[in-house]
Amino acid sequence: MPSLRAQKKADKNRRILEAATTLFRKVGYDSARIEDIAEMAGVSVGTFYNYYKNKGDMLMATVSMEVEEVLAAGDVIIAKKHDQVANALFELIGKYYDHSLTYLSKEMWRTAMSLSIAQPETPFSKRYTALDHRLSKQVCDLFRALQDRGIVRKDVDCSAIGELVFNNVNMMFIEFVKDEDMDIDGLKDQVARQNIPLAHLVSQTG
Amino acid sequence: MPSLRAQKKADKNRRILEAATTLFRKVGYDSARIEDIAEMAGVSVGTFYNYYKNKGDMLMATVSMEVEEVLAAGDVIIAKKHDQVANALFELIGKYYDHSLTYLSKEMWRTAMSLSIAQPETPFSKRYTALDHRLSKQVCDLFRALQDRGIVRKDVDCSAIGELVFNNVNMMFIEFVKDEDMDIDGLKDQVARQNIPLAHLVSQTG
DNA sequence: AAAAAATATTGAACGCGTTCATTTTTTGAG
DNA sequence: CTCAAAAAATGAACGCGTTCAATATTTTTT
Repeated sequence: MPSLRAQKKADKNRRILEAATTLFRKVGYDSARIEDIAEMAGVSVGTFYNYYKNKGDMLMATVSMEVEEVLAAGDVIIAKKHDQVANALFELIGKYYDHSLTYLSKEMWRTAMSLSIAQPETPFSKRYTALDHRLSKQVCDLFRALQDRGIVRKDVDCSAIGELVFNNVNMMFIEFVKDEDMDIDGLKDQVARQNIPLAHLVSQTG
Repeated sequence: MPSLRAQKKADKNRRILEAATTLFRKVGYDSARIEDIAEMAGVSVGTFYNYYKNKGDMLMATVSMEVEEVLAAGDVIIAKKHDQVANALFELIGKYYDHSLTYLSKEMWRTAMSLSIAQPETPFSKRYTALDHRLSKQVCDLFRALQDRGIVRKDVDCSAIGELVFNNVNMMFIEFVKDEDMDIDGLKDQVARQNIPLAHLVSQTG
């Protein structure tokens, strides 16, 4: 049985998260003041800080949800029986990119990335970095799966190539969120262009 | 003949820049307050803002100097007659990394990168991004030079591979500055591991 | 050389994220 | 039901980057 205290806590937590994400999307992260979030949630500023360590922490809940979902979708893609490296790779990368704006705006992504670089010792940054590493590992896993099925050359170091590809995917995503004019199709086209030669080189009997 | 006004201006500009870089290195970027920088430079806070748009702008002078020097050194490396892709590539990348801490600390790099992502419409970010693109282009140029000399396979898209490699180099550098315990040799080792298979794949008669 | 115009300096004030001493609410023991 | 201890809520105050109206200095004009 949840105590009165626990009930109120859960309720406030939900109200604060809801108010924050609503405001972030409506007026942007920077313009959403803690005072406004607190007011919309019906609590005081101090209470906000009782529930969240700081403003940036509010983002991590969303980023985390986003990446967890895309990781699950990625596992499904890896399990498919692709017969070409390029097809498999672009399906995985495409899923990453297509999903990226489901919960987060470009500005929210920029803020999250910016925070994770600026203050690497914070829990925020550590969680963000951990998610990045799981994504990187997933790309490696794709190459390994393709290698096991004889699609990728046996002599290819899947970790090396996977990390290389993921870091490029990630860097291009940074460029994407930095440029409000760039759309996801443009992003995919560029990344495809960069990876086609690589896909060709690592393909069996390529 | 410099007027009295121009003299004073140049002098103050120098004193502010000197005070800022000294303090950034001594106490770190975040802990160096504008008030302190202004005091050390013998001007008021308002005057600081007369010379520099904001705190972040102080970094760009340093970042710019750093990257310009490394670009020049890179051109010299490209002009060399390497006979192996891996050697040439690692010499260029190694130069980037070795030079990186000459003027900037890891914290300063983190701040610069963080700012360039968080506020992409600012002059700061635009300058930073432009420098990044010149570095990326230089890596492409290396592959092209090697291709012209018959070291890299003729059918390789040098822009694609160059961008892929540079984006990985850049992403790994972000990991490096995020981790105070990581040293440049560790960084080089990881990047070498990631790129060796690629170097092998693109090599003529590889 | 004095007055007017142009330019530069100044520091108090502002905005906003964050902190913390105080007050209020909830809990469980007697 | 009472009350003391624990937990939670509060909002005024703080720190620091940034702005701006007022003041001071330099240059130009007459």
